[in-house]
Parts: sequence; C-alpha cells; structure tokens
Amino acid sequence: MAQKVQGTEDLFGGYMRAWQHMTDVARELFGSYGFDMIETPAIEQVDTFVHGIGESTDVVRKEMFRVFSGALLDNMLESGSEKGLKPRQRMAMRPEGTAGVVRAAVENNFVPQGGAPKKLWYAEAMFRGERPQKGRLRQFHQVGVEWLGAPDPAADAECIIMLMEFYKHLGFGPSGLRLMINSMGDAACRPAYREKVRQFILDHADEMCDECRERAEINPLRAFDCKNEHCREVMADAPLVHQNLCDECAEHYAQVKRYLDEAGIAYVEDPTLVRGLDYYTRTVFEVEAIGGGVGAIGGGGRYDGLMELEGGKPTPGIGFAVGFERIALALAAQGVSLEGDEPSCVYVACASPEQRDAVFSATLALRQAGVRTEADYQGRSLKSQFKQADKHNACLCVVLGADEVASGSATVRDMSTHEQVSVPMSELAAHVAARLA
RNA sequence: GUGGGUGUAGCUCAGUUGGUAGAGCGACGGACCGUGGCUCCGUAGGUCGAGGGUUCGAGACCCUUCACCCACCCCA
Repeated sequence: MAQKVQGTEDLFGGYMRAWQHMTDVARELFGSYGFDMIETPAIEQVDTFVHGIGESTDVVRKEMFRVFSGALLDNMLESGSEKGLKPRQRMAMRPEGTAGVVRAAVENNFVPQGGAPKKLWYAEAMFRGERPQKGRLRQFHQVGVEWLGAPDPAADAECIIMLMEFYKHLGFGPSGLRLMINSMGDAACRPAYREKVRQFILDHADEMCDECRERAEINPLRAFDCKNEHCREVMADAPLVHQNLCDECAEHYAQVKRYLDEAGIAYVEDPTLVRGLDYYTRTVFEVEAIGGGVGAIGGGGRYDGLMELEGGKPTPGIGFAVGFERIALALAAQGVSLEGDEPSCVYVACASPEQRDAVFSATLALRQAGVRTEADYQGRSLKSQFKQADKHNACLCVVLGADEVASGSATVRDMSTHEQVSVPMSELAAHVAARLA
C-alpha cells in the first residue's frame, strides 16, 4: 500500500477543523492589531535561509530539505558535486517562516525609507529533516507574525501581549502557560558578551563536555542550554547577559518589561534563554505549556539586523511563531480539544426509492438557499437514513414519501424535539432557512 | 546521527510453556415491514506489517527488512 512520507500527516476531519479554527482565531485577533495575511513560497533559495537563520545553526546545517529539479540532480550525482550551481538553482523547503517573509519584504520594499511599519501574519507548513517524535514532525504547521519597521519597545510588548491573547482565545487557562523573556543584546554589545562567554568556557574547558567545548567557537551562548548537569553548574557562574547589555539595550529591555507589567502579563526572566536562530537581537521570548511534554509551543523575538542580512536597508523587525501540532497536544493535555464537530446539516430522506427524484429536487433547492444538505446515495432504508442523518449531525430531517409527493408537501422533523410539521414543497427551502437562522 | 519500544479485524487491544485467531467499541442488518440517538438480538470484516528460516505444525522462536512510536540533540 502507498504510504505517506515519514514525519508527515494528512490533515482531515476534526484535526483539519482544528487547524482551520486556529487560523480563524489568528485572522480575527491579528487582524484587530492591524496585521495582514501573507503567503510566501514553500521553497526559497538556500541563501535566504543561510543568511537569515545563520550558517552555524542546526536548522540550516542539518535540518533543511534541499530541493533540486530532476535534471539538475542527475547532473549533480554524475559530477558528485553541487558546485557550479547558480544561487537560484540551490533551493530548500522553508524550515521556518521569518526568513521568507523578510525576503519578500526586501524584494517588494514593504517598508520604504521613512515608511510606516508593515505588519504581516502567516499560517503555513514548515519542513525540517528531523527524526519525528511527540510534537515534532518533518512537515508541521506554524502561525506567525512579522512586524517590520518598528524599533519602539512598545512593539515588542504588544507582540507578546497579542501572542498571549492568542493562546487565551485558543483555550489555554492562565495557569497553563509559562512565558519566558530575555534580551540578547545587539550589534553594539552582543559580540563583546559573546566573547566573554567564549573565554569563560575556554577557561573551564576541562570541566565541560565535548559538545560545550565545540559550542565555545560555534555558538557559546548555547552552552547555557546544555543538558549536562555539570556543565550547567559551571555555566551558573558564567557572565550573564543582563550585566553586559549596552545602555540602549538595557533601557529597551526595561521598557518592554514596564509595558508587560502594565498590561498584566506574567513572565519569567530567563537570562539563559537563547533562541536557536541567529537573527535574534534584543528581546527574545518563548512560551512553554505546563504539562503535555511538548516543550515550547511558541517563541520569537526582535531581529533588527535581519533585513540587512537579506540584502535590504537597515530595518528593525520583531515577530513570533507558534506550532499548531504542539498547541493541539498541549491543549489536549489540559483537557481542551481544538477539534470541532462536523457542522450540523439538514438531511433529506425518502420513504422509498420512488421518491428519489423528489429528494434530488429538494436538496437542490435547499443548497441553493445556502443550507448544508445531506441525503442518501446508497439506497438505504428510511430507518437507516435516519441513522445517517444522526451521524451527519442533522438538526432537521426532511421526509418525502408517497403521501408528501402526492400532496406536494414535505414533512420536516426536528431531530432533537421530534416535532414534525408539513410544509408545502414550494416553501421548503424558505421554511428550513428561516428555522436555521 | 544515537538509544529504547511497538506492529494481530475500521479503532483500542487480548492471545497462556509453539497446535493454523478472540473481546470491547465501531460498521451493517433486525426487534410487525414510513422515522434516528437508549436497549436487546444477529451479521460481516483479519495475506496476524513484509520476506525468509527452525518445526509434523508459528501470531507466538530465529534472521532480514519496512513502517510507526518514544527519548537524546535541536526546536514550534
């Protein structure tokens, strides 16, 4: 039997409705904050991700699905190298949303010199070549926002407020989430801090794991996240970012916190919070679901240097992304289901096959009146048709039998009260539509 | 990439020291034949993931393979 690709899922039924519900909530909430929807291509040039996400990150180094045309791939296999390919021939499936949106912003000049900020949101599939496990797929879905051209710390705070509001609308209780924030500094202070941490690790190299020694050169800040207990102990004495922020970054961070306090947003400051994508500057944040065992269900931050990395003019930016699959798991762990029932409908039944044509006419009229209508297409008995009506969540059942057809009427049964009324066929659609309204 | 686990009816699973498969739920049908959700009765569904081996005989044992799940890493 044909099989789906590892780590991918078919979205259908209640699960599909859950994803749609999430995007509906996003459209409404983000729309009220002035965000417009954007859809960027699922494939981009590799360089778009390398420049944005960072060459040293795991996401870029080993998790991107590279894409080549068949002919190109044959040539590469023959020559044993992808050298000589033009940049636009080197493509990858997007592993996250920000790089592509920022690329689109550069290309379409969304934020012209002196122009107003651009606020965008998206709901798309992302692709990462990881081993699947709980809350981790190779093709998964994210909803995210990007707010470009707004350096004000109010933007950071509003982003976080909107994110927390989003979780609330999806059904998370106030105690079900933990928001963590941090500042990573900027081009003025991060390099020096990074060097301090690098030096610290090198000074304690003999006490730390191999991985952390490697991290010293590649991404020293990541050593704070090491799972090795001893490394954690050592890193507890490492210089913290808060004492090493430049004045501008310190004030920005303080202002963000003041705004969050005013909005009544609970947060935990985590000086070791280091997001895995290199483009972040200053404010970073992450949201964890308490229980459910899926870890982070959303995160984001400021990326004031990213537009330049993608070849645009210096333009500040901030955004976040949340994972649909993980949110569904986390909510389920808290006893909340995102999955909706099949919407209710009107079922048209016939007492015997002689009335099949009348059923056809009635369904036609009902659907033209905008009513979600179901009928039998297997020649089932009337009893069985009623069972089907139940399965389809019918609120009304229209019955057409010999008597009804003879008198030009229809029997309309209310499925919950069992009340039945006779309605002239010519008024059926209007009658049903009125009762559903 | 590393480590652990599981693959038996549509679903969740049981299958005892090897004797060619069962339950619950679901589906379908029926309970005086133009009326559902409850109850009762009945019916149908399985190349036991795939291939090979040991054996008189394997769902159970061995090998190979595929798929999925979980954990590490990293992240949503």
